Amino acid sequence: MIDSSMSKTMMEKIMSSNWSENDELLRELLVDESPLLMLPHERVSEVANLSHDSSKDQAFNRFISNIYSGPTISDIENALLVTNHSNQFQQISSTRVSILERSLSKIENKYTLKIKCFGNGLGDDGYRWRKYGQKSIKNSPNPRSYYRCTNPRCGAKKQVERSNEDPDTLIITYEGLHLHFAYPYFIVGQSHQSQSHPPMKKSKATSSQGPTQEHKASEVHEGQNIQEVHETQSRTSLGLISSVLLDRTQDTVQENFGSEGLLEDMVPFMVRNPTNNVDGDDYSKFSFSSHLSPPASWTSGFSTSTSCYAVGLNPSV
DNA sequence: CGCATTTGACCCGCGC
DNA sequence: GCGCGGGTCAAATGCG
Repeated sequence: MIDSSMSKTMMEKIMSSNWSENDELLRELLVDESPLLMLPHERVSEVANLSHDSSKDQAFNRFISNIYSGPTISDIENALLVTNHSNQFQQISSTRVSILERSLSKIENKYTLKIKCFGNGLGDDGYRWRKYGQKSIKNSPNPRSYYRCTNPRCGAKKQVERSNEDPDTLIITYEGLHLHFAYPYFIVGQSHQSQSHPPMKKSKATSSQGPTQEHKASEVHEGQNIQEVHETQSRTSLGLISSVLLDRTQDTVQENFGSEGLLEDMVPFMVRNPTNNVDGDDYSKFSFSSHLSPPASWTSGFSTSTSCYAVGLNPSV
């Protein structure tokens, strides 16, 4: 509600404002504690390096339009199928990826990640979330945890629960305007190579580990170094994003097996096991679905699929 | 001490 | 109108 109105407002502002405002808003979107983005060079240059205002506006509007229209199924599929970024990703190639359904709500987009986590595998998408609630689910011994993006400007939320039928399956639903849902437009399977990098990571990676309790088992934890990047970037112009942010992102790529924050990287994050959990018996497989209908499966002993929705990504607005 | 998490209360929509 | 269940709030608690 707040999410949808906020994002809607932002989109309207973006779409109707002039270039400098666009620049500002996009910069905020990109920088303000948002997941690190790996902007393809051509896209960045398309947006940032055009000399004529009209061209800028055109490129920018196309850019923003893509962002706010949300990922298409093919985007999701492509993102999920990216497996060649690094060694860690190679193990992902053995996972099975499937799109269970392909429909997008007119009002809300819903994205669900289902992760088969054997052993103590946890879903870790590399983002920073704050838990704001937990509820026990009817007909299920497993509680559902509610998380919100720590960025106050970001409307993204997610829910994490363990499948009722299969305790090895984590069901993670993403909701809200977040660059989570823009990544397909920022990245095209491009892995930036970088060598050594400053140890800028101040990870809080173990915030909710140790599934000794029932609800703990369904939690994910995230640790990353957004903060410093955020601070570094907060005063940059759009043009600088392409250079500085990309550089920073490259560092993070190395540290976290991917560009961290982009779907195609996030999914492997979700699938990969924590570092203390990398023996051969632990592996994961996952599926991703988007649903049209409200999450009815949540309310009545859901079986296999749940829904996640992206409030505020209403393409029809 | 500051921040994140926990957890019961509260709100709201929906079905009967 | 009422009860139920999902989602959110916020004070209490825990932890680094």
